[in-house]
Amino acid sequence: MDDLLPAERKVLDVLGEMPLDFRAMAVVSNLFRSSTAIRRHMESKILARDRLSWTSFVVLWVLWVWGDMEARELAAGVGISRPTATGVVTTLEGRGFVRRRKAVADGRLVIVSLTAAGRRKIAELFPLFNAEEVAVTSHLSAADQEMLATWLRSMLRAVDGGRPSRG
Amino acid sequence: MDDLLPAERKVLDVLGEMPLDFRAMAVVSNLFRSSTAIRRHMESKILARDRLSWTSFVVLWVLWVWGDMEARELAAGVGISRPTATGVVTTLEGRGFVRRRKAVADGRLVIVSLTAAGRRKIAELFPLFNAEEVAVTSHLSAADQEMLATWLRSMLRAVDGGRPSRG
DNA sequence: CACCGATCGTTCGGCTCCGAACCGTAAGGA
DNA sequence: TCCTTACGGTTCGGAGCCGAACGATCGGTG
Repeated sequence: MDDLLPAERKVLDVLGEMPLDFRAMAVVSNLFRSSTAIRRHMESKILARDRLSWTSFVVLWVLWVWGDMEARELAAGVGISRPTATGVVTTLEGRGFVRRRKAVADGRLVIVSLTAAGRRKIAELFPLFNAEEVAVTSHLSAADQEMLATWLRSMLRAVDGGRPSRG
Repeated sequence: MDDLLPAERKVLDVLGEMPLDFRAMAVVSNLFRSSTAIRRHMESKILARDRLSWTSFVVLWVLWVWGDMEARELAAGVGISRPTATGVVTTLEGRGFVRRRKAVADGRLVIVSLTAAGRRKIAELFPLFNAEEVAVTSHLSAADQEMLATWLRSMLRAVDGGRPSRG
C-alpha cells in the first residue's frame, strides 16, 4: 500500500514490531487529522471574514434549521457541552446574532433564538459554506461520498451509544 | 436511505428545496461530528486519568516515533500551529514529560525531547490507546477500514495542498 | 562590516472546550 | 407545607486553538 502519508511509513518503521493494530490507528488518526484540516480550511476560507468560528457557525445553522431551541437541546444538537454552549451563545449574543430568553413554563430553561441579523448572516453564508464542502469532497464519486458518510455515521454510533444528536 | 441521523432528516425537511449538495454536507458534517465524538471518547476513557489532552498525547507520541524534533517540525507533525505547539509543550514541560533546549547550530531553533518520564508514559499509554482505537473501529471489516482510511487521506490531501504532515 | 529581509519561537488577545461546583427552579413524597 | 432530590444554566479553573505582532537570530548582498 503506497497511499500512506510519510508519517504513517515512519510509524511502521519505528513501531512495526509492536503488537498494534495499524489499521485501526490509520482510521482514527486520519479521521482526526482530516477533520482538523477541514475545519481550519473552512474557517479560514469562508468564516474568517465574518470572524465566525466553526462552532459559532454550527450554532447559527442549527438554530436556522430547527428554530428556537432550549439551551440544553442546542448544546446536544451542536455536539458540545453545556458550559461550552453557554460561552458560544454569549459570544454570538454579543455579536447580535442570537438572543436568550427564559422559558415561561419552566424557570430553569433558557430559549435561544436567531435575531434577524443572525438569520440573514446564516442565509448568506451557508450556500458559500456548502460550495466549499463540495470543493473538498468532489474528488470522490457520489457513491463513494455516500459510503464514506455511512461509515462515518457508524463511527459516531460506535462511541455515542444512544446519545441523540441533532446538529 | 434510512441510515441518516435524525438531524439529517430534519435538514432535508427544512432545506430540501434549496440548491444545496446534501451529499457533500453529509460527508463534512459526519466527518466533524465523528471526529469530535471520538476525541472526547478517547480523552475520557484513556487519557483523563493522566490528565492528558488529545493534543498533549499526540505530541508525546510524535516525539516517541520521530525522536527529538525542532519545535516547528513538531507543530507540523502534530498538525497544530506554532503558537499552539508552544502552549502544549509548555504544559508538558510543566508536567515533566518533555524538555526544551536551544539548537547549537541555529539560535532560533528550539529542540523538544521526551524526558525519561515522558517516554515511560507514552510507552504505557499507547497500547491502551490503540486497544480503544480497535474498539471503535472493529464494527468495520478490515477491507472497509482500509478503504475508509484511504478516503480520509484523500480528504486531507484535498485541503492540505502540498503541506507535509508527520503526525 | 553593516544593513535588510526572512525565519523561528513566543506573547497577546480572543475564542473554544470541558469537568466540577454552584445557584436557582421544579417535582415528588411525607 | 416542607424537605429532599433532581434538573438547567452558569461560573470557575485550566487547557487548547490560532492570527497578528514582536524580539532574537540568521543569511545574503553591497
